[in-house]
Amino acid sequence: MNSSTLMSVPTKEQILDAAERLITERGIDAVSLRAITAEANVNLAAVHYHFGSKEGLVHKVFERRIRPLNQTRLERLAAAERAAGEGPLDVEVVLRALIEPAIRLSSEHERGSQLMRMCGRIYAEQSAAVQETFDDLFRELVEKFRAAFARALPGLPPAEVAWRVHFAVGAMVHTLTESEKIKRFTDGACDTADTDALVERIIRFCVAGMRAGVSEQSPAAVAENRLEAIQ
Amino acid sequence: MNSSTLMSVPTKEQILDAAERLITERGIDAVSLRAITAEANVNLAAVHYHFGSKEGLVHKVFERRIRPLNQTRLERLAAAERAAGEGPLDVEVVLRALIEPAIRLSSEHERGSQLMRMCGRIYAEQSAAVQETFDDLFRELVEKFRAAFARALPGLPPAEVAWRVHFAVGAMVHTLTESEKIKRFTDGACDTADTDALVERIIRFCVAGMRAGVSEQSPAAVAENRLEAIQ
DNA sequence: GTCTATAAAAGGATAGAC
DNA sequence: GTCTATCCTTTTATAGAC
Repeated sequence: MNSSTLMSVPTKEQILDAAERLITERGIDAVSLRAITAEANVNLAAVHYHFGSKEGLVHKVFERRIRPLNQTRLERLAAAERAAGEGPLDVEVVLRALIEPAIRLSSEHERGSQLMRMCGRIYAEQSAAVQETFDDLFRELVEKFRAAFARALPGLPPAEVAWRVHFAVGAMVHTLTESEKIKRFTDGACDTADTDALVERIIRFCVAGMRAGVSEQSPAAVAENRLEAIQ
Repeated sequence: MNSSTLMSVPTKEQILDAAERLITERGIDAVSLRAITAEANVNLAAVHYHFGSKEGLVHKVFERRIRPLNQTRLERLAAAERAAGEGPLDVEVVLRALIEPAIRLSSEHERGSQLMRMCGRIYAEQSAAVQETFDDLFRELVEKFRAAFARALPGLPPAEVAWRVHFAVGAMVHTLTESEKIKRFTDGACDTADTDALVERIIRFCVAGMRAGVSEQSPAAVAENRLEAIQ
């Protein structure tokens, strides 16, 4: 109940938007509060009034995007588990619940691929403050998905499942953060613009990796996964 | 031909060692030259004498480790191509040439897992200076391996191959940089100490991902890849 | 809630003696 | 090659007027 009912955008949001934009482009340490407040057209002191410190601001920047994203993931996982009932849980469905919201959110969001890089960045940042934010935002997600993958791959030892999830997350994070690299190195032949195709590509890769050596694929699934599906 | 013949370790090496250690732990921006020279027990001005600037130092820190690493990778790839002659090139062999030296180097190197994280870090850093260093060190590697993978997977469109390499590199980089996360989240059940097992795990995952939907696996290879190989 | 002004610290870099 | 001393810039953070 503030006085901004008729204002365009509240200062707090302007700061968050500017910080998100700059941190996404340059990283946390490389962006000063002066750069953020200049970009947001607000006063330097406003940051400390609204967020207490740079650390507090950074925490909110990540939290604002990642909490709803992980909420979506958990809801999709819960829906998949309800649908499966007591029966088997499909690896691909679990993988999609984890990966698809992150990649797809970028094409729905107005700032495009920026958000994709944001979500990946927090995984790569190393400062103690960001680590705490990370643990806070991801612990529940990691535990529930690890359990789901273990259920979907009963033929594998739990440690092997955890490692494979680690590899799949690596593929996803790398895609979220470093996709301008693949564009550059392939002279534009690979682009992230076609979100649908990208989602199918990464899911296909990770499903195969998760199932490696596990003979539970039905012959139908194997056939469906063949070359005609690749463009 | 300097005067350090009888000295323990030349100043230049001490600075590089200290910088590598600290940058690995905290990242480039978070580490000051004062912290580096204190760790190395040398004078602050020595950095500018030997490397010109912080940027010059950082470049050398990465170059010192990554150039020989990539040299090893290219030699293994060349050997594989010689062995293949005019015949088909095996995806797994190419993948091993790319991934195994990076992961294995860590257990041979005295500072253990630090180097692993170093090699991955440069891929995630975003400053313009590091980007140039990256392009300088990786362009040849990327091009030769992409061509080799395309040859090993003739059934796939080149863009699809490039994407899959991107995903595999993501799994590798993530393993090099973030493996303390999996240790933490699994309460130690997953550890990076067993290098042999880790290499086999990640290779198995990536081979399956690279080959997804490609029916070129010989039945023997499929059988060999089954569950009995997983511990 | 927003602003100015300023504190207080830390950073990279360099000059010049030895 | 190495050291001390110092310059200059930038940074986060805060006090206090409005």
